[in-house]
This record gives sequence, structure tokens and C-alpha cells, in this order.
Amino acid sequence: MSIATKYNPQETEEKWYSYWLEKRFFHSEPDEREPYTIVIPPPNVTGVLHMGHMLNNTIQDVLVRKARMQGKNACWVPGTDHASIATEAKVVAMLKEKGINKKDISREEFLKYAWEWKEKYGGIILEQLKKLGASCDWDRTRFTMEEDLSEAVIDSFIHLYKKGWIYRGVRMINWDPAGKTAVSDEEVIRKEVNQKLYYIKYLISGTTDQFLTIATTRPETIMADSAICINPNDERFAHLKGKKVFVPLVNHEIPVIEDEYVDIEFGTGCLKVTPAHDLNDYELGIKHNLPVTDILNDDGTLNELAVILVGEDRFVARKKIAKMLEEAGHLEKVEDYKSQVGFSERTDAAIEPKLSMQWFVKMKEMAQPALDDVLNGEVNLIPNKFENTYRHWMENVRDWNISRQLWWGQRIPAWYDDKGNWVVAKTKDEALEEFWKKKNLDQIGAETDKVGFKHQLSGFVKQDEDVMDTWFSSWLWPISVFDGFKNPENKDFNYYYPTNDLVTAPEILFFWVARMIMAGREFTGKKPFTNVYLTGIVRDKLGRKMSKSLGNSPDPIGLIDKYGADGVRVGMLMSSPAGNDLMFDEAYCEQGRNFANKIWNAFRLVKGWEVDENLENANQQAMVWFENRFNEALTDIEADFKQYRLSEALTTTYKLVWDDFCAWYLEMVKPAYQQPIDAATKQATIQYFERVLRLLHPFMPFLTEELYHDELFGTRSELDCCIVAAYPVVESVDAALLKEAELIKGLVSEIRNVRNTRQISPKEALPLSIKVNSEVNYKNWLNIVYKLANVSEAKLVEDKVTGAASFMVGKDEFFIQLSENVDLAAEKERLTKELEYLQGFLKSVDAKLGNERFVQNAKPEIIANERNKKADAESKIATIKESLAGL
RNA sequence: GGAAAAUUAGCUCAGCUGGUUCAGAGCACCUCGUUUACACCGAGGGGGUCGGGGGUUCGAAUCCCUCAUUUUCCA
Repeated sequence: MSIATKYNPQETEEKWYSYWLEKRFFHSEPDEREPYTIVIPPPNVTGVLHMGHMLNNTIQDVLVRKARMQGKNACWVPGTDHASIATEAKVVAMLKEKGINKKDISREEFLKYAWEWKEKYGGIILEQLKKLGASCDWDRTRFTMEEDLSEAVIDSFIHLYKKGWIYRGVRMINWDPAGKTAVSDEEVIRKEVNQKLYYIKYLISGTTDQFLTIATTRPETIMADSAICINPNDERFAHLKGKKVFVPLVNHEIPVIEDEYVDIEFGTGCLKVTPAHDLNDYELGIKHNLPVTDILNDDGTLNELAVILVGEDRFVARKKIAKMLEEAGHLEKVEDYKSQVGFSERTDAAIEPKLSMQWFVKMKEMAQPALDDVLNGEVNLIPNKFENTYRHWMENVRDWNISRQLWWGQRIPAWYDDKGNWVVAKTKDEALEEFWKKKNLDQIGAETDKVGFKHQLSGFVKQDEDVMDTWFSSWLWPISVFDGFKNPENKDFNYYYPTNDLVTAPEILFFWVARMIMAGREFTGKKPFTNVYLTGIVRDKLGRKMSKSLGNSPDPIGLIDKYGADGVRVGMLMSSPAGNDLMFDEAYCEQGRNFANKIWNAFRLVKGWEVDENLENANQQAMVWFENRFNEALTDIEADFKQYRLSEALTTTYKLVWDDFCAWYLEMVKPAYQQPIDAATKQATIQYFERVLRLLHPFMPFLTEELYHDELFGTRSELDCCIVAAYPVVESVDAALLKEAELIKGLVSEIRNVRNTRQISPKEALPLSIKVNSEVNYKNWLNIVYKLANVSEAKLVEDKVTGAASFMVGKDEFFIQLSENVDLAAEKERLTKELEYLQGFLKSVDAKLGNERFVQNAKPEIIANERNKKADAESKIATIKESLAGL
């Protein structure tokens, strides 16, 4: 045979992907068909493909391909997000290599470099997705920083501002001193850290030898202390009321204040209050009207206000000040202490609470409809266990800080004059107009005055330096990729939006999913999607999260090279039920590859069959059986898909193909070695094979497309491709026939077993006698039994055959006459064992039926079933007793 | 500290409305097999008192309580 015995994915993948692209199968335009839309969770433009993407995008591709084959107008929109912090960091690093410092160049120059970087290195990940077979509509590729999408971001800012849902305020924010930007609460990762608790003595004013002691983890911030706080109910410190104390080393005098906020039990019961560097202290400060001293620079070093250790990094300063305090006699003791510290998701720097003027989005109003959507089932979270977390977050949602102190991103459309007044406007010109309106609230100025005013002000007006959080772009993604912002009546938007399914990781349920629903409701009045499939996290087989630092993540492209894209896709889906983490093991990909090879070889078999037109169809029963079996499996597969149980759907498909089609059906019909086959059987088999290919295509697009085009299936027109072939549709299922087939399979297994336990060669044909006690029509199946179990003859008998190996399948008895004598003792033992088991079984059934309460309470069909069990067991017991007597 | 989820074979997981589709699948393991599509294969097999303990029920892997362990989210 000319075809290789092993499937070689490399040879087909590139070829078919190009062909699909060339014939524009991925491209979608609105038409009269039902749309099926997915927008990709836009990967970070700096990103490279990792295992999480592989899983996520395999799932999306399976859904899209299936929808496409089912006649829907499938549209999968790809793209990337601009990833402010990550990209800016990359660009800064690149500039540094060139010897350029960001500080030394203008915003415009920097952005020019950033775009260059993006064009050159950005979006590698999209190319990698092609290797996986992702059938995205690449013509629709979007990027969150492109003009239209940026405009949507600006417009939505202005919209919300006008509504009063965006405001500017001084807040304690999460400051990332490495990225030199604020980050949102969701971008802070809390970790338990071993720290030290420093006990520091403050001299009480008016004394020379009386001290109070506070406990702090951050001694380097004492210079920013505004007060010491005690609990008014704490009798230990009654004498301190109204006193003042001196901050050690710098000798600032600060008051002792009282507030029940202080936990008497914790530390010493005295709390140092540092409003600029702690959120709770800040609130205390407001309540007690304390001054705010910020002693830290943006990069985490101490500034002049600290007086001492100016210019030192906060962590260096901590060590140094501890020493200084000790030398000065102000350090009472140091204890080990564990506490939670926040770290920046992007830079891993310890987050510094910092007071800052920032822009915020009010969340409460928008959260409500988005919460309702999920609670009343407008939007389904899959699996629905995430509804709880979603609700909890939405009910306790905090305002969203969207300012980022970066250049790469959409600049906040706020404008300031030289006196600190500000307006929100899309362009500078509009800003000047706003300033004019503001100035002339109660008097209508002359047009000439206005021109002069604007001209004069123009030189002073400056736009806000900050850009918006990248998520403030992403939350518009399902709307903006279809230009639903600028042009809400456009054809695409009306057709594709709301989208159908979103596939993403639970980690960004709040970052992104919740906010998309909010944006959908606020800006379009509609939900952005109906189903949210939340994938698990891909872990290594030890259960650890895959990470660069652990080096435990395989290279996805390497995996594809090794196992083929189809193999990897199957491997990824094999054990990843929705929402469950996936313990990844290359063995899964190996299994996927083996599966591809199995199909390949089944194909080789069928392809090699020579037809003899004179032969009669000897396989009618096998054909009928397989058709029913196929439809039965397809019913399950469709049910699994409906519930988004993709791994189950794949498993069912896998078993149908490997077990039922290859191991049973093909074995049933295949002719003896080098013998021809009849035309009807070959024709039917080809047809089944094609149906199997269609069924498999969403999971294994490359292999199925390759085989689909073989001449075995006839000539194909240019556009007759598996990718757009009709997905099989469920036809009728004859349950009785399938049940009979299961008995026949059982029979075959038993015969093989007789052979195996007695070490009889498979080559030796055995004579079979059947004593039928049931309704099964064995005549229909005998040909199959002959073939699969290598039976020389099969006859129906009225009486038990003595001296033969015997067994039961269902109610019927089978005997195999062996050349050697049967081991009577062994046979007796086997039968006795079975008898004991059946008697025990019967006893338990009798116990149930004898229980009045069971008979009263159980459903009638359950009782009927128990009676059947009883009758079956009784007849079997009788048969076995007879056999034993006959030995 | 608060909340949620999980715990079933050596591993990864199914098991829906409590009841013969109830203890199951795939890997792994053991035995046999090179025979003819495939050793990336075929035939057969062993292996679990369903985390522990209580309860509800005629009946519990399944429902409830409790404890233990693990994970995640929130502070």
C-alpha cells in the first residue's frame, strides 16, 4: 500500500490552513442565515501563546466550527488588546537598550516608538493561533488602540462623565512603584509575607523619661505620622489623653487622639496614624482632621519631607531606620509577623497605598443591571457555580479607578487651564468651548469675545497626562469590534451583536466579563453575549500553575510540532470540563495523536478494499447496527454540546470512532486477508466514514479535511470541504436492536475469554452451540459472531451440551466443544461462585420486595423493575443449578 | 478572619431528578498476541467499604449536619 502507516500532521496542516484562508471559509458577512458569533478574549499584544490560550482557543474553535457546519453564519472575531503597562514596559526596555531614557523624550516620540514596536513584535500570538487551526475571521482582526476603538473609549468616557458616573477625586490608590502607575484593586495580588513587627517608643511631650510604644510593620513611615491613636476605652492609656508625643529621630510633635477604631488587643494598643500611607489611617485622618504628609516619591524612594534617609528606597530605609532607632534607644523589640501584602500583578512590586488625584467610574448603578442579567438567566455562566462569586462581587463592587500614569493608551479627555479648572471634552477645541460655557453661565458673551477668550486660553490649556486602564477598552470589545459605538445602526452590529458565546478564564470574571455586561447594558441596552464558558486554569501534572519562573510550561508550538495540532487539541479537551482546572500532561496529547493515527489507519483499511461486484452484501446487520449506534452516540454528543460539556462530547465521539466504528464495525465487515468486498458494504462504509469525519471535524480539523478530499469519497468541487460540510443530524434509534447488539458483543467477549483463559490460539476455530431461552434472534447475528470470535459452526440446540465449556449471556446458554476435556472441577467452582452471587443478589431483591414500605412508597416502575430482576435471577439460578447437576 | 467549591480505582475525571444505564471511563498496570489497517495496535485481566463520623429515607456516591484535608475568591 502506498499510504504511510502513520499519519503525518506536518504535511497536511499548513496545506489546509492556507486552503481555508484562500477560499475564505473563515470570513463572514451578514446574510439571511442565523448568526453565530464569538469575540476572542483579546490577548495582550505583547503576549506569546501559552497553554491557557491553547485551551481557550481550542474550545472557541470547536464551537465555531460546529456552528459553521450546522449551517449558521459563524463569525469569530480575533484581535489583541494594547496592554498599557506590559507594552510600555517593553518599549521602555527597548529604548533603554538603545540608550534612550523615557524621561528624555516627548510623549509623541515615545508613542512613535511604541507603535513601531507594536507593528514589529506585537500580535505574534495571532500567528501562533493559526497553527492551532483557529478559524478566526482574520479580515476582522481588531486592536484596542486602533482609531475607531480608541474613539469608542473616549466617547464612552465622555458619556459616563456627562451622566455623572465618572468623577475625579483624591483617593488612596494602589501605587505600583516599579510601573510608576496606579493599578486597580483587581490588579493587586495579595500574598502572605513574613515580616517583622517593630515596637517603637515615642517620648511623651513634657517628660524626659516617659514613653508610649507603638507596633508597626513600616517603621520607615514614622516621619509621616500625624498622630498616635488610642482606644478611649483602654484604661491602660487614660493618662495619655490630650497629650502630645515626639516622633523619634525627627522630633515632630504629634497629638494623641482617641478612636474606637483601635483594636485594644493588637500590638500595644497604641496605633501610629500615617494618613498618606495607609488607607485606614487616611480615613482616621479625615475624621480627626489630621495633616497629611506624603514622604514617598513615585518610585518608592523617600522624599525631602521625610527629613532623614532622603532618596533611599522604602525597603532599604526600613532596615536602616530600624538600626537608627535601635541606636537611639527607641526600638523596644522586633517580632516576627505574618501579614498580607499586595503585589502588582504586572510588575510584582509591593503595592504602595498612595494618595492621588485619579479618575473613577461609579460602579453601583451599572452593576445592578449586569447582576440582574446573570441572576435571571439572560446571561449564563458555565458552570453556574460562578454565579455566587459573581453576585458577591457585584453586590460589593467598588468604584473603578481608570487612571493610569502611562503614555501608551487612550489619553483621558480632560483639559485643565492654568488655574486648575478643568473640563471634559473630546478635542482641545471642544474643551475651549466648554471653558467658555463655564465662564459664561449667566451672561451670553459676544461671539467676538468668545474668539478672543479661546485664543487667549488656548496657550494654557493642557490635556490630562494620564491614559485609561486597558480594561476600559476591553469592556467595550464586543461592541466596538462591530463599530457599534460610532455607528450603532450598521449592518454588522445589528447582525452579530449580541454575540453568542464568550470563552474565557474565571480569573477575569470581574476585570472583564462583568464589565462587558455593564457596558453592554449601558451603551447598547443589550447584553453582550448569552453564554460565558469559563475554562479552568492549566496546571502541570503536579497541580502547580504553569509559570515562566517554574519553567513547567511546555512550549505550545513545540507540542503542535510533536503531536500535531489535532492531537494537541484533543489532548487539551480530553480532561477539561468547564470551570475545572486541567492537570496537563503530555500523555493527553499523545493520546490525541494516537487517535489521529487510528483514524488514519482505519482509512487505509477501507481504501484498500477491492470490490467484487459479484459478491452479495453479507453485512446488512452490521450496517443497520452501526447506523443506530451512530445516532445513539450523536444524540449524546448533541446533549453534551448543549450543556457545553465539551470534554464529554469528545469522549463520546472518541469511543464511537475507536470502539464502535474501528473495533466493532470495521472488524465485522472487513473481508479476509486479500479477499475482495461486496460493493454495498464498501459503499455504506465509505458513507459512514464520511459521517465520522464530519462529526470529528470540529475537534480534529486538519486530519478530517485531509481525508475528506481523498478520491475514496469521490471527486469534490473546489468549495466542497469538510469545514463547511453538514454536521450529522440525529436520525432514529432502534433501542431494542442496540440492546441485542450489546448481548452479541458480550457473547463475542465470552468466547474470546474462553480462548484466552485456556490458552487456545485465536487461529483455532471453535464450534458453538446455543441454547436460546430468550427472544434474541441469533440468526441475524451469526455471521458477525463467526467472524469476530472465529467460530467454525454455530448451531441452535434444545438441550445442554455436556463436556463443553459453557457460559451465559443474558438468559441464553452457550457451549463450546473443546478438543481437550473440560476441567470439571474448575467448571464446578466457577458455576458455584456465580450461583452464590446470584443467590445473594436475589436475596437483596427479595428483601426489597418483601418490605411493605418499599412497595408502598417506591414508584411503580421501580417496583416493576425489581420484579423483573427477581424473575431474571430466578431463571438464571435454575439454569445454573441444572448445569451443575449435569456435570 | 469571612465565603464558596472540591474530596469516587495508582493518576485525571464522569456519575443528571436518591432506586440495574450504579460503582463507571480514559490513561497507567498485569497476562497473552507480530494475523492480514494500525505495536501511535489487538484480545483479556486485576484494582475503589465513593475523605471520616452521624442523620433523613423502605433505599444514599447522590439529600442534610459535622469533622478533616485541599483549592479558589474576598478582607
